[in-house]
Amino acid sequence: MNRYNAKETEEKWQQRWDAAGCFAVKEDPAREKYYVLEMFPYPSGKIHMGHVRNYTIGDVVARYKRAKGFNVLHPMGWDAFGLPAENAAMERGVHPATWTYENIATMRGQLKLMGLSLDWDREIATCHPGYYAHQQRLFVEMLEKGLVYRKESSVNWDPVDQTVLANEQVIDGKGWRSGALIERRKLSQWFFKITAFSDELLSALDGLDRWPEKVRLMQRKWIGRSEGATLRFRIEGLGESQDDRLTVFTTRPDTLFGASFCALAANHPLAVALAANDPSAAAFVAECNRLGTSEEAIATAEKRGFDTGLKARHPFLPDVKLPVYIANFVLMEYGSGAIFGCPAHDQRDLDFARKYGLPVTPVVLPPDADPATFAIGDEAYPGDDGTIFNSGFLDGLGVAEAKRAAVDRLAAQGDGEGRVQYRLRDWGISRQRYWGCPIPVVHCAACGPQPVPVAELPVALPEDVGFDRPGNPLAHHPTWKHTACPKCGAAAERDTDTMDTFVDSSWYFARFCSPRAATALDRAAVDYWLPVDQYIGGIEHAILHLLYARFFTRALQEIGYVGVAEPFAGLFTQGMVCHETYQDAGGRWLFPDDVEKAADGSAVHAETGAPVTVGRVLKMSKSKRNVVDPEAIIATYGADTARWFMLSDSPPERDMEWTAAGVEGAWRFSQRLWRLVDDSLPILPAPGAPLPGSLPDQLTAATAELRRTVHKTVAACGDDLEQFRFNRAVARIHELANVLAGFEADNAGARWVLREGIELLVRLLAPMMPHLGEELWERLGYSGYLVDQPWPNADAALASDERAVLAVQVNGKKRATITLPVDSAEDVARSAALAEPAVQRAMDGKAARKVIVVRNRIVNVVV
RNA sequence: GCCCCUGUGGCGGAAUCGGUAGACGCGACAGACUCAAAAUCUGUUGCCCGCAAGGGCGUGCCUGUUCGAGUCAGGCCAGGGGCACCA
Repeated sequence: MNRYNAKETEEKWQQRWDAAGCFAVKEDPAREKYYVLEMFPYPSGKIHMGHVRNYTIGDVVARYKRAKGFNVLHPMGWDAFGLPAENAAMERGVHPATWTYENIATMRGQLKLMGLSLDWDREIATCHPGYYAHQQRLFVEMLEKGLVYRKESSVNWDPVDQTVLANEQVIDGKGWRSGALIERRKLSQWFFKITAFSDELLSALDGLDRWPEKVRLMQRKWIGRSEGATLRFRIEGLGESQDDRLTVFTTRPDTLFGASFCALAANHPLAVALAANDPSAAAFVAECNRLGTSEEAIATAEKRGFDTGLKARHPFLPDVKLPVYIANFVLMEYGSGAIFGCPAHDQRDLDFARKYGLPVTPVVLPPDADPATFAIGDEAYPGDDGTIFNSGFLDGLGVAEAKRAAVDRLAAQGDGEGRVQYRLRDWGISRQRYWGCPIPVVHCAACGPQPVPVAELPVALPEDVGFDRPGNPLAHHPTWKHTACPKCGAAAERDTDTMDTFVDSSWYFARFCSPRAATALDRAAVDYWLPVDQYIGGIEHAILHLLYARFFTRALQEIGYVGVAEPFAGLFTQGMVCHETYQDAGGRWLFPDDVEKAADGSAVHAETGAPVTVGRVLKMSKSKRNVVDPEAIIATYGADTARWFMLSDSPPERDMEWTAAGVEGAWRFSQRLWRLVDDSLPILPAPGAPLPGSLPDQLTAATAELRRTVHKTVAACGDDLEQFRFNRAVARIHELANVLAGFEADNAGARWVLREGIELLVRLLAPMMPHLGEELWERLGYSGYLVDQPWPNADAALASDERAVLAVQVNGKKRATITLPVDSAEDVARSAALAEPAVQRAMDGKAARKVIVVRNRIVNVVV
């Protein structure tokens, strides 16, 4: 028997699509565009199943939209700068560029095996000077616009590797590579002014209605808008020359009468000044700085303070003087780095007040509480429901009114004003790394930091660098950093930092519109293609990448490069690919390939026969070895099978489990489809043959029924693909294939309808199993590409039912079903239902009190 | 601690508006073909009682709304995720 040879066939069609340039696109104002983009991969070495899922989903969308007549842009590139390349350089002595480009070559080859409908002519790699030169130009222009600035900030410094680490790279206060104790260090760094767009980035989320609510929520929280007030306390006890005003931010100006202390962050300027003259203050500040920045360290640290001896005058109560502490729980990065504490209405302040014996005065009376007896025990009352008391002119007001009244009074006194505070902080992009985009700035002793003139861009990475000593190779390079100041011509040094790689991925989607343009972006091209209509990737980028890209697009808009503020009109976040885990008796993780599973679920080592513990289903990861190599799967079963399994069963937004049985199932189905066409071919009419003149006469009930199923499936399948319900589309195609395979075409009309059904099935299949689709299309006698076939339209008249099956309930319990002509009148349904013996039995001789009829669905008899 | 999401057969999941729960697939079982196996095909497959006809139960748990609840409301429980001295 003939069998489908996936390997040969897939290769054949990939070559033909390539030769015909099927997926190369250009701007065409006459046609509606659709831009599909999957998050571009980091060239880590080989593609993994997560990539396969991501790019399968994207490819289905791209092919479907293409069939729907859109001018589809579907590009691919490489997020090619980053730390792993430098690690490879250190471990294996291979140059980061070599390592990266070799990986790109490997992975490009693997992606091509998947048969993705990509316009490969637009391929870009962020590590290529042809990309990062433009990024440097954008940096310079943003610098000129004031969207980039330089400031001192404290960073995680690894003293062994001599580099700055991201928060994620600090584990238990130690560097993830070196294991060295991380220090807080002040460094001058470049920052993107993302906070200039805080409000816009927040409010525009409301308009992103094709984004998952979850991602929008996470971004809202991350931006963290809170309304409150700044107020200024007069400080007593300071030296003559010092500013005697302490600015604090609060969201609860209504509780000001309950204030019992002020607290400063350890690195607040005032705290630093005090520490300079007071050894015990200095010791406390140093201790706070040593405290790790990890979440655990913060959560478990005891609230501690150092009494500075200073006093803050209460703005509303001239006689009240609040002690000023330096406290370990106040953050310099948020608000003004100083707070007032109201212990009765903030748990943290309460803990602090109890520890240091400070007064606790309730000022918000919860509803139903008695003002004479209400007291705070171990728990603060942080609620905003209640009435203000013990608060002078605020007494009797609700919390909201009291906030307003307090702010008004502060403003009138010149002691404060209403203020909106964001959690979002500016984006520090300086990295002490080699394998990144050099920051195009020259530091001159006389002129300060100067942008590199545009004509001199790119500032190219030197190739002759060594990785044999810790620290930044760019800083160690003998000559690279030495240059002349662009302004005064004196000897000066280049900035040896490179940009955070998130910068690279903040505008690549725009570069894809005109990947070879001499400028960063060709305005006509971006105006045509942007925004990305459908962006697809992992939820792990919900905040950083997606927020940075949104910021960057706004910045590009401001400097005139693009006409849109939002880069991604639609976002889809796919789930992870998981697999069972296996461990041997010694606890060592085993690859699925090394494990043989028995029917009862137990497993043994394939070679040794030693027992293997089958563990939980977890995200595929190298460390747990629960990985399956996509290339091996494609080599065995073909890309279509891998794609089909990826789309079956689990909805795309959910995590899925990769199983050998599942792949086998997908493989069997592809063979089944092939057989369906192969077996039917001898009896099918010629392609494009007209409907037999006598068709209506030959339409037996079974043929009409088949036709109905076919057209229903076409309609439903399109809906499913529109809504990313690929698993349902897969199920419907299964159903249709089952029906077609079981159909006895015993006359000319039936054979014509069978061909129609098979052809439509193949066209529905095309976005998901494109190679098999093309092969079947060719076998059905067509010479053009299936890829060029439009998406089929269902004939609504043919898809409509003639009869409806209604459930009949008695008191809500199903007792029978009745089949009626579709849209039968209520009384017809009622009498048919009441005539059912099972219904009669259930009614037990009682009369129907009420009969509810829902057209084409149900009859409920109430007795 | 706060916020969000998810709980449906042995498993992945389906059920558009509150209207026949379990589509489709996997697995399992039985049968056909075969010397045998693989492949393929056919049938069965939520649980319980029953030879059967039939009946009862059933969408994490408890209440409620409704003629009718997987779906809506309130209260719990479990799992997953995000944020977290944010003033």
